Amino acid sequence: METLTRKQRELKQREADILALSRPMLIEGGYHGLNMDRIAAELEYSKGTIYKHFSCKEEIIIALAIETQEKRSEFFSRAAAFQGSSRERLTAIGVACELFVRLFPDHFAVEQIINSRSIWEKTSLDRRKLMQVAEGKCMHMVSGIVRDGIAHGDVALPDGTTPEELVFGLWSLTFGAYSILSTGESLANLGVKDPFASIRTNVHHMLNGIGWRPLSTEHDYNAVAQRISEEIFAAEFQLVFG
Amino acid sequence: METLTRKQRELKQREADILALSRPMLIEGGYHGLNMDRIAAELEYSKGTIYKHFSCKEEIIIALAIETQEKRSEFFSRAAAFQGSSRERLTAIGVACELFVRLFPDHFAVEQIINSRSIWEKTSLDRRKLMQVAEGKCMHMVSGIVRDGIAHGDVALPDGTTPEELVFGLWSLTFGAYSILSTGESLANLGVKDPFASIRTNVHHMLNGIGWRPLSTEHDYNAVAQRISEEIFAAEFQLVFG
DNA sequence: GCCATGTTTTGACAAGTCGTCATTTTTCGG
DNA sequence: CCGAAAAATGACGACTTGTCAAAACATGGC
Repeated sequence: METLTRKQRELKQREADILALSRPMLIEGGYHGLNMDRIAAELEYSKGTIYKHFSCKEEIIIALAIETQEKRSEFFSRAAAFQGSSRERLTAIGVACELFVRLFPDHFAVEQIINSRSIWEKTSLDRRKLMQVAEGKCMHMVSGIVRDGIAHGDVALPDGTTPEELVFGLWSLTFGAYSILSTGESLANLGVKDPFASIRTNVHHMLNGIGWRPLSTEHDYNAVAQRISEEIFAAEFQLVFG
Repeated sequence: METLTRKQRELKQREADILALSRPMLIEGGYHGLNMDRIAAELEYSKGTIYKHFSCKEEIIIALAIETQEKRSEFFSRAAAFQGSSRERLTAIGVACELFVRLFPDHFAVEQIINSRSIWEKTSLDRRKLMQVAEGKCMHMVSGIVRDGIAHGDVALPDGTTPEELVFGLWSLTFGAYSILSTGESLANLGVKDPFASIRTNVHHMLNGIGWRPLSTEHDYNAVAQRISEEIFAAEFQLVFG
């Protein structure tokens, strides 16, 4: 029993080592920066051993993406627990999102890489399932807040609109913005001096447009966001803005 | 003169041939599907000749992306010329966008591929400039409509907000949505049955939120979109929905 | 301590790709 | 038809990925 567990722990540890080494490699040089020979050399294992853990490069990448999604889940779950109105709790999710990309730009970069058909297609079904579960967890936390808001009478969706469709909009807006942001050096030249502020503003437009009370014109969500940062993400906030 | 022009035309033609062959290769197998040896073999030129035109794979990719952006520009410029209120003209841009991705999913796929740091970085400054110019052209057409709307009193931006920041929001929302859409098979399971309709709705929420008159609750923009499809994009509309 | 058996690790190898560049072929004015 | 300049060629070096037969190692019975 004890020996078996030890062996398994060793395997687990090695897997973690591989991933820990892989992440900076992948960030640094994209798909090509991730080099199986180099991983083997630097960890002083043979290539065959690395391939015992991950049957191809893509499997390492999706494993990294799953780690990322889990870390994000953790942020989201802390945010969703914020005590406040439904829209304040959604604001908390927004804070979590922004803090997450600012604190771990690497994690977001991995998400963009896995978001490519030709890479995604080479991953195993097992890990794809894991990934979808992790993604669903985030989505459900947010749509849960939307449902709470509806139940509480803070917001009413137009006929035939599901909470998920609204969440899809928020998700698209933030994901798209971060994507553009992470590659487009040209945004500043084009007249967007503070992209993160822009994103927040645009999210508020969207929520105001759907009539989620209290509107951002009736309530100071900036102050709320400040409080959320201090109360829930104190340490992380320090790291980014300290 | 005549001979020089003929030679140049031949070069131009060959370049076009390379790109035409490259596009499906790139779409089919992503970055790896694009194979310089195969391009040379299929066009019956030597590899060296291919490399005379494009100094590396990434240069082919960005050239394809520039073609894409120019095609989109063309769609946008037709849309922007629609006769109607400022928000109706913006609706026309939305129609152009949607039609564009539905008609040419390949083009959008190329945009996603070039939107990766490790590929972008290997491209030449010359082509990067071209790309940014083409991107700027689209952006300016849209921000022009926003300015028209402001001048006409249809919409007022909050203090300190530039038209570009609003356009950034619209761009993020649509780009993000199409990105998620193009890789996530899971959207349907998550409760978003008609993603394109969702995108349109979410855009309207955003514009309503900023108070762009007439609001989508006061005016039937679906009917307008229908008219735009028929008047401006008749042929394209036929192809997608016929 | 020692052998037999099953498991893990190893690294040489096959297959494939990119980008180069010395050599060959083509072009074209005189 | 010649000879110089321009263009095209493809063998080559350097590097990757993923495989697999062989070697090293662990384990348990005696």
